[in-house]
Amino acid sequence: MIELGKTRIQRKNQATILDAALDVFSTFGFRGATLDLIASTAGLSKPNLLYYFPSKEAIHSAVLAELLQTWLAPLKKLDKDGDPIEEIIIYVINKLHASRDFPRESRLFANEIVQGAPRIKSILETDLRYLVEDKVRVIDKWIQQGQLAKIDPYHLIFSIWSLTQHYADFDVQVQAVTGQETSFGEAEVFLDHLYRRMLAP
Amino acid sequence: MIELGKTRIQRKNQATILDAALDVFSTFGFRGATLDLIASTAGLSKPNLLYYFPSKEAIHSAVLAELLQTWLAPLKKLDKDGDPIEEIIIYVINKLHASRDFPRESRLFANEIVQGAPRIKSILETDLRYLVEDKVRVIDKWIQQGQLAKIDPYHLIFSIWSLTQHYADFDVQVQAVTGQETSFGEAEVFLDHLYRRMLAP
DNA sequence: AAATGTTTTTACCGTTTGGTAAAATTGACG
DNA sequence: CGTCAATTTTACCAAACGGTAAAAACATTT
Repeated sequence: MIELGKTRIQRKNQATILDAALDVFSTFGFRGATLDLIASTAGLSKPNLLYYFPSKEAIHSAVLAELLQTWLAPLKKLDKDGDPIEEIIIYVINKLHASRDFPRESRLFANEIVQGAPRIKSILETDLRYLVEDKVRVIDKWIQQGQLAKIDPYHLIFSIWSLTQHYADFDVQVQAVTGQETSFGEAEVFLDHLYRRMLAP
Repeated sequence: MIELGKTRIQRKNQATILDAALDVFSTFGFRGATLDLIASTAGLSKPNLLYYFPSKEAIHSAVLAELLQTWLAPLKKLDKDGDPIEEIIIYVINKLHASRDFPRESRLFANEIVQGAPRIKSILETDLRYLVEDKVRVIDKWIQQGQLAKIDPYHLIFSIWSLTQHYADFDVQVQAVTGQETSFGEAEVFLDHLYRRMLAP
């Protein structure tokens, strides 16, 4: 999706810029981020940065495009031929690990959605929607076969997004309330209990 | 908390400004919001707006202070002498209704937390933390008395925040994926099932 | 109606911001 | 080495932004 440049310098600088932009956009949001800050984080001058990307919007789009791949991958892996409860638990844990390992991506995504998703709404309404529809059919079939409790598959998926991304997006609140570094181990135990209990037929 | 002015005009205009500011801040975040936009939303000129509040920061603080009362109220009502599961279910439903009835407040809060809570971190580390500690003790007692399943009370509370606020904060995503207006009725059924199943001793 | 206090408008100001022009520098390669 | 293209720097600009000064308009009280 990201068109990497031809030369070695281009490849290196574009990667550096996207990483710096992820840092800055995820911390300050689109409007709060400045080109100067992204440039200095990347160790470049602002005009130099604009030599690689035509505008602030273009950088933001490039970061979002990269992120969306990482972000939607776990759901794609949900296997209709696997064991229903185990498949869902695996999805939950994968998503939790994604929050732990890619918190910047999660926060940037959250920033975008909370502010009305002006730049990715169309992707949500097409790609994401079709993917979810597909998986909802799988879950519905499992329910009809009596392998899962009778729950709304859409809300099940929303609950997984919500519960796992919370540990990345609201990390500062979790830490403020517990007074400790966020324990993903505890979270894993909790979510395992929650979903096994709730999904048992 | 908000010092309302003495005169009728002051009271009216301050209320109008805070409502407009909630609109704008919750949609664009602190940095994305402009005084001009808040002023025009409130039907005032920018200098007129600054006649009532000394700065953009002051407006933001006033809105946040008002919001925090609304936002933390439901948890305070959790009654140690009530039936454990019913008390928690009531809390969940109250919080869900708060998301339905005050989505702007929820989104402004989310905006603030996702970006590291620079302006309310100290409140989270004191007021919110003590309130949660208090309720965690109550829940722990219920667990020890065998009235609830053995779960981590902190993560239980986080899960409630996460699942309920999701319907306000990520509403645009929920609507994009389902293609419909968010159904809080469905959400209520789902969350009722989830928490009864997971909390049963 | 005069006098006083309150509210609103007009006209600004300095800074920050996204972005550009063009020259200077560096790298690739025969 | 010399040449041409790729990269970086310097010096800017116009618009947007938060905020101010001061005068004009309005309300209230006596």
